[in-house]
Amino acid sequence: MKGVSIKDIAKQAGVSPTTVSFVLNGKAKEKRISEQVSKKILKLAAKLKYKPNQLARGLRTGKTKTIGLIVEDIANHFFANVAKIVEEEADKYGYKVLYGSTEDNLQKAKGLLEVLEYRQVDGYIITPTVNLDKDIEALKHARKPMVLLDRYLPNIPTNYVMVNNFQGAYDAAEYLMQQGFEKIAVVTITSEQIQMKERLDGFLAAMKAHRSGFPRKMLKKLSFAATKEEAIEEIKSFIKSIPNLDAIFFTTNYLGIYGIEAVKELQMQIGEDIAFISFDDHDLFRLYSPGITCVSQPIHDIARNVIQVLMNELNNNTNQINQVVLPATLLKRGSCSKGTNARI
Amino acid sequence: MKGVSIKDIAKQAGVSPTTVSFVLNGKAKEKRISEQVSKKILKLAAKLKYKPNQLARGLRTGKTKTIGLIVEDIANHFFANVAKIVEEEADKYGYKVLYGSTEDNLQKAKGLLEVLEYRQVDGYIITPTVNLDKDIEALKHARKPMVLLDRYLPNIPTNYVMVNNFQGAYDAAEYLMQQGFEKIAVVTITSEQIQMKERLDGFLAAMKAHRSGFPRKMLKKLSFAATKEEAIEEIKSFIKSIPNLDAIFFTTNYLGIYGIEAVKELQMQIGEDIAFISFDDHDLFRLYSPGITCVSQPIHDIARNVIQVLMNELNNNTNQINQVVLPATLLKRGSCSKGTNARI
DNA sequence: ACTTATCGCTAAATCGATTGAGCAACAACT
DNA sequence: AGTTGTTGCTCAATCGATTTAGCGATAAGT
Repeated sequence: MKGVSIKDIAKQAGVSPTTVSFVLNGKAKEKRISEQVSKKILKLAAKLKYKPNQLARGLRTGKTKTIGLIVEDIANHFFANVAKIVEEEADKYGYKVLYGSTEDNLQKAKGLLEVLEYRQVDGYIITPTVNLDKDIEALKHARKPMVLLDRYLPNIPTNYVMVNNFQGAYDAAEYLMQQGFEKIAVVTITSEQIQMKERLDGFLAAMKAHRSGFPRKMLKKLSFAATKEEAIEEIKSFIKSIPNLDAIFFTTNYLGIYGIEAVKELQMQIGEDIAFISFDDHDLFRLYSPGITCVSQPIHDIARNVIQVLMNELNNNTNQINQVVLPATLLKRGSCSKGTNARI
Repeated sequence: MKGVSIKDIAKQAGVSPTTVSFVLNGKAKEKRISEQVSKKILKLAAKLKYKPNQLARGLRTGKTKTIGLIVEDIANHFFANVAKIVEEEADKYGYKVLYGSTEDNLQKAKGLLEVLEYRQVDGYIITPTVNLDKDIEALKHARKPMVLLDRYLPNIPTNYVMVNNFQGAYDAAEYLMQQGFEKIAVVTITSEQIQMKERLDGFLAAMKAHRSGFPRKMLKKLSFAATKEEAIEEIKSFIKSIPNLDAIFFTTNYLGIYGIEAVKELQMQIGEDIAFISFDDHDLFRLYSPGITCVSQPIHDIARNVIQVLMNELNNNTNQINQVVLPATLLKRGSCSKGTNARI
């Protein structure tokens, strides 16, 4: 029940707790503890299976060896995968992860930040919601180690790791045009999330680079708060509202999934009646018939970089800012073949 | 940087830290602290935004208000969704969640348990791997609040929350027979996970109830450790090895996903050439053409029950054991319609 | 012989909250 | 007056590890 403490070891070794602490923290040399005593202590610690009490240590040192992970939705394919690798990588450095989902809700995000501060996490990995600026600023001001994930706040220079959203969307749009599609629509969300904005910008930039312009009516913005059913209905009427629509781009995975449902309900065939690209990959996109072309994010790289940057902050408290932008990859699948029967 | 401590409040209020502690813990009445002093302290605490230091509190009380969540794979649709709701529900009780994935690897599971003990979590939610019995037994012996998730250990009476795997699989098999399929195969994993065994048992029981028996060659066991590619190849040759195969059941979602890939690579059409059912639901199953019939687990209920049971343990330390078995639902989709063109 | 240095280790304070024991002041009662 | 009770609060120990300051003993230097 009760654990073995440093005192128990001290008593059995016939030395003081101080000495035990020095030895167990690898400061034997530095503190000039004799070999004999060192060995005796190490042996005893192993024998008694001593595990330092993290609370006591944390109380004294102010470090909890815990990091907070705030994502938009841990159940989302992208974030769940990031969370998995973040946990694995953090573990290598002796850190554990506390997580929470914001649902893109500012209040939830604030709540999570508060709880994590309260819990004295050593560092933060944050997928910021819109308007979280002040809170992030406060963290930054308090010099808390922190990395933003998936998106950043344009007005606040911080560490972040994300994908090149502009380029990813640009490539997608360009590809659609190369494939010969004429009427290309885009579906995004109303929320002012920067990564969504950049995806839209990338898309529009490609359109403008190759076409005379992009009519506003080819752009649909859905509210994040809408229910799944509402969203699907909106997408359906959007699609119906555009005569001769032949391609459509969705700026994130859950929109793409809604999009598939909408198209299906409209009795249209992806790859035949309409070309289809979504940002983010998903099992569904890979295995759908035809496969759904997507802009894939390098999830492993993202997660590893996040931990790398955070550990860097945690250890060397340099003032240097790390902003990592990784390339997104266009995975070409059947959904964008023109006119032919794309089912493979 | 440094937080407001109970001493700061005490000093400003002109009372002792003890008094402040009593008031802030709602023991003002019990400890007969006057109204005036109480109010003054509460006001000050609010004004100074006092946040009790969890480490100090934990060190003294032995409670961390943290629970450990061990799943097989946090990136898996089922576990990711459970994790999300577990976090939300735990939050309502003031608990935070530390998580980790076992990958169904005994050593990883042991490692996670060790770290969580070390971190002094108050309670455990565990998806046990095979052979984790001793460690679970030890936790139980130490009277640690604990709930098993998704599966249980037959030799150890503990709390658990899971779905009725036998019934779910039974229903699936029975449904396939009712639909008129003759040659029905099943794919599961070699691992001795109890929930997998029960799914297989349920399947076999239904077969035996309606048929003369079940030939061993219609059953395929895949190693959990196999790579995705290997698994798909094995499924392909399994399918090819059975002449006139007309239906197939997969005992878990990732197997079902492999199965879809395998069938696709064999140029067969689900719902036309072969009927298809998988345990667990997934976006892919819902949206595939045709929709994949599946045995769906009530994820919300599972997660809520898990927290309920755990909180019960945490608060009243009764010796009562809670074993919750929730019904699984067969979601009928196009993948099992016989002979007709099932694409919708 | 006397100062200074080095070695090997320890005492005690500290982190912040909790809690059992107990104290001063006054009231009530015999 | 003396005992007992009540009220309203405080003292000080405690949880377990870390860390600063420093002590006694021996060795080295002058």
